[in-house]
Amino acid sequence: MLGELEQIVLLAVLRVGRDAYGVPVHDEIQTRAGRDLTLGTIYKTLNRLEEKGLVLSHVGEPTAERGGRRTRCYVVTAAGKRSLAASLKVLRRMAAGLDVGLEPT
Amino acid sequence: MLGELEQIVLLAVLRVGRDAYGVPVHDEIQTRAGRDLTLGTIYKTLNRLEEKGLVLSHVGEPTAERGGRRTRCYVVTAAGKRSLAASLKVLRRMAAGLDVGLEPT
DNA sequence: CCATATTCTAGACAATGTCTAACAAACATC
DNA sequence: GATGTTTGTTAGACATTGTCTAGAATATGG
Repeated sequence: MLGELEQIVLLAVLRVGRDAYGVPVHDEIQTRAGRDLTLGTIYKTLNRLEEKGLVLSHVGEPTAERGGRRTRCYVVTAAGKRSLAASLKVLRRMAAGLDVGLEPT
Repeated sequence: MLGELEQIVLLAVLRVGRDAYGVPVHDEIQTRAGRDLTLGTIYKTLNRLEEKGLVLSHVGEPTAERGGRRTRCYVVTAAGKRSLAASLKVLRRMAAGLDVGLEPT
């Protein structure tokens, strides 16, 4: 089963799309989910997701920024999408009909 | 932050409504979420949720069944509902626009 | 080359997920 | 009214996930 953070990270990788490496994923989570995590937390989670075959990584080009090492970019695998969909489906089914978490804001 | 199972258990308690003790909660999760957990897992999670003030329990009447000890019935507190709503909102926001399965039915 | 900025890795520890085994209390019955 | 059977709960152990800090690697600019 996917943990809560794993779900969020998978979603963030999907949202970022191309060049989804640590920093953009971290920023997406910070902005969208309002969750203040360290980069280390993101990397650890991405590593674990990769071990489980739910994402795949490849080394990318260095950013054109000031400095820094090569980026490691992630893509969600088919298995990752299936796993994520399954988790979200369970929540949707469990929440269906209850007026919890369905209110906008 | 709520773990994945914690969210599911909270939702199950809400679904069951009156007399939400271990067994019905377990059954609801089994049926609705298709997840095969032991009763021990449910109880442990309920205990932890109570320690965090997200559910409240009271000892209920014994079932009129064959035998059995008194039931401990759970209710989701206001804090529990808030916490749950917050978690689900994050997921909804993260999933919004992606074709991955948390969009309203 | 050396300093510095950026990204990634590793190791530690806390919280959550999960099971098995054991304990407790009601009922039926004899 | 002792006792065994049934149903429900608790406790303890271990695996997985969540999270941080500290440090290593690799670019670029002077």
